[in-house]
Amino acid sequence: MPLSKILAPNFDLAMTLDSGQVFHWERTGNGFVGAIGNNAVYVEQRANSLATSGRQQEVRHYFALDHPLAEICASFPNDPVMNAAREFCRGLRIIRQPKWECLATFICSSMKQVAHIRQISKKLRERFGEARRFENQVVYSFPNPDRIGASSEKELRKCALGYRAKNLLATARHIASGEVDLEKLAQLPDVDLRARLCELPGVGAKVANCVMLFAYERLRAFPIDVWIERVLREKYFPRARKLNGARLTAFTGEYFGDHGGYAQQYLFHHARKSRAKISRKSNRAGFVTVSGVR
DNA sequence: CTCCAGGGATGAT
DNA sequence: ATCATCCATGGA
Repeated sequence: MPLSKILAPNFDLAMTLDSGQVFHWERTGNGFVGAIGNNAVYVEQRANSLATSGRQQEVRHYFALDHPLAEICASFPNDPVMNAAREFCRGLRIIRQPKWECLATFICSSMKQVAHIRQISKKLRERFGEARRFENQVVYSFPNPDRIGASSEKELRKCALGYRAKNLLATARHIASGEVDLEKLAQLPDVDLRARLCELPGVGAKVANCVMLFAYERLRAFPIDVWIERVLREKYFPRARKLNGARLTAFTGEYFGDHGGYAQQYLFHHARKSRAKISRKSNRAGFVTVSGVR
C-alpha cells in the first residue's frame, strides 16, 4: 500500500504515543499501527514528516499537527521543573481522541498502570470492536456505547476490568440511551462540561480532566494523578503541611496558565520516564535491593 | 513474594 | 467539608 507524506515539524510520534494519553498503538516495522476512529492506520516518522496509510486530513487532525507547539511551550511558566520537562518532551503533542473512546478508556484507567490500560483497551477492542486491516495486520476499532452497553458486567470483567466493569457498563448505557450526548457537551464551557462528565459513573475530577484535555481540546484542563501529585508536592511545595486536593487544583489552575494541560502532560511524561530510568540504573550500579538480599 | 498503579464511591468524623 | 477504606488486577 502506498504511503502518503505529511509535513510534521516539531512532532515526536513515538513519544506522543508512549505518553499515556492513548493506549492502543503498536510498533510494527519502522512505525506504528492503530485505529483512528474506525480506520486502521499505519504511521511512520521521517525526518520532518510523517509517512502514513491514512487520509492526510484525518491523520493531521488526530495528531494535532496544527497546534502551535512553539507558542504553547513558550506559554509554560519559567521555572526549573517546567523547563526540564519542556526540554525532555520536545515534539510531544496532545492528541485529539474520539470522545467516547477516550472517556471509556479513562474510566478503565483508575488504579491501573499504563501497561495494564493497554491490555484492557486491547481486550475490549478484540472482544467487542470491529476488525480492520492494514496489509497483513489486524487492528480493532473501539466498541461504541451501544455495543458495550448491550454487554454485561460479567462479560466486561473478562477484559480484566475488575470493579471498573460496573462503571463502564453504566456509563455506556447512559450514552447509548441518548440521555447523555457527548458531542453536544462540547458546547459547554469548562466548568459545566466537567460537572456533566462527573455525573457519569466512574468519572471523577481526574478522569473528567483527562477527557476534557484529550478529547474536548480543553487545553487548560489539568488532570492530577499520583505522578503529578508527587511532582507538585516534591517540587512545588517541598515542605507544605495540609496540602489537600482543593489547594493543588487551585494552584495548578492559576499557575500553569492557558495551556496547563500541555504543561501537565509534559510534567507527567518527564516524571514517569526519568524515574523509571533512575531505578534501573540504581540496580545496574549494584545497589542491593530488599528482594535481592533474600 | 511485595508493591503499586493516569481514582471513585461511600461512609465515618 | 475533609478523611479513611474498599474496590480487582497484574506488571515490575
